[in-house]
Amino acid sequence: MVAKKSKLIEEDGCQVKMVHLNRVRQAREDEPPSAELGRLADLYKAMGDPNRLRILLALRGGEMCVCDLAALAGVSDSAVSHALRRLKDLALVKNRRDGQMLYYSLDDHHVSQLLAASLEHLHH
Amino acid sequence: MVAKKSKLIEEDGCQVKMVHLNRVRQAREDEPPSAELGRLADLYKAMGDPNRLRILLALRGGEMCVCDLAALAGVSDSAVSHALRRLKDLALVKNRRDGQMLYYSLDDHHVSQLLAASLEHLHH
DNA sequence: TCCATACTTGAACATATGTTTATATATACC
DNA sequence: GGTATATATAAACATATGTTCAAGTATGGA
Repeated sequence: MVAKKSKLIEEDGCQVKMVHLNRVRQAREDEPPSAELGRLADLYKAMGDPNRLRILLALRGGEMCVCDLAALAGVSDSAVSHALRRLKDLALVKNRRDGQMLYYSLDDHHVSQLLAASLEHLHH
Repeated sequence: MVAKKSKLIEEDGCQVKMVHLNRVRQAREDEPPSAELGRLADLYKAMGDPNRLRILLALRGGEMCVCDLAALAGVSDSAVSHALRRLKDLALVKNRRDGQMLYYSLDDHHVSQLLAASLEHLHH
């Protein structure tokens, strides 16, 4: 790094303070498209709720029905159903009907791999 | 899966509806300790904000100072500073002072690996 | 010592979020 | 058909969250 003083740069009609112009340019180029960044943020946000995360972790061991997940998490069926809908919208889980019950499971292997990677990170 | 009818089980003084008792038991055994689950949720929650995520992704390319990150994300220095503090508390980033400026960078390799794994997940 | 720069911090405020409650749907069984 | 079970959904509410604004700290230079 060389620059020592910030410069005011004209951007989108307003002045922006910036020190390392080239570094910022590079970061902008390397940045994923904004839609992708948004989807990634949504993914993390969904996993950032303890109950939803508990559900995902539990499903690593195989499919479970709604009321079992409710019993596991210690919350109402309704709360779990809301959580599952969100996870399903993000393609983190899928379900299968058997009679009156819906069995939920992780949508694909990537999800459990992601969880495994994160748990490993926790253990430094 | 065999069970077809739910049973009311006494738990912690209240009745819980549950179908597959053994499956729930197994999920409970496999569950990480609650403190760890909480930390993991906090980690995801922190990464679930578009601006904080943008910062983390940008830092994959090397250290950056606060005002450059502000310019990149298009928010105020203050907002970035708040974001960075949170990321620092979670040991996702660290900083180094050089004169008046603080240069932030990813705390260790695990962080960029985690981001890489997630981006890969997005591309199915 | 005084001022400018780079960044941090705390309070305030508007928005987002998760859970509850009540109602609705879908399937099974009689 | 009628009732019970399993789950879904919508509105409402209380809490959590992120940004802004204003003031504070730290470093560097005149």
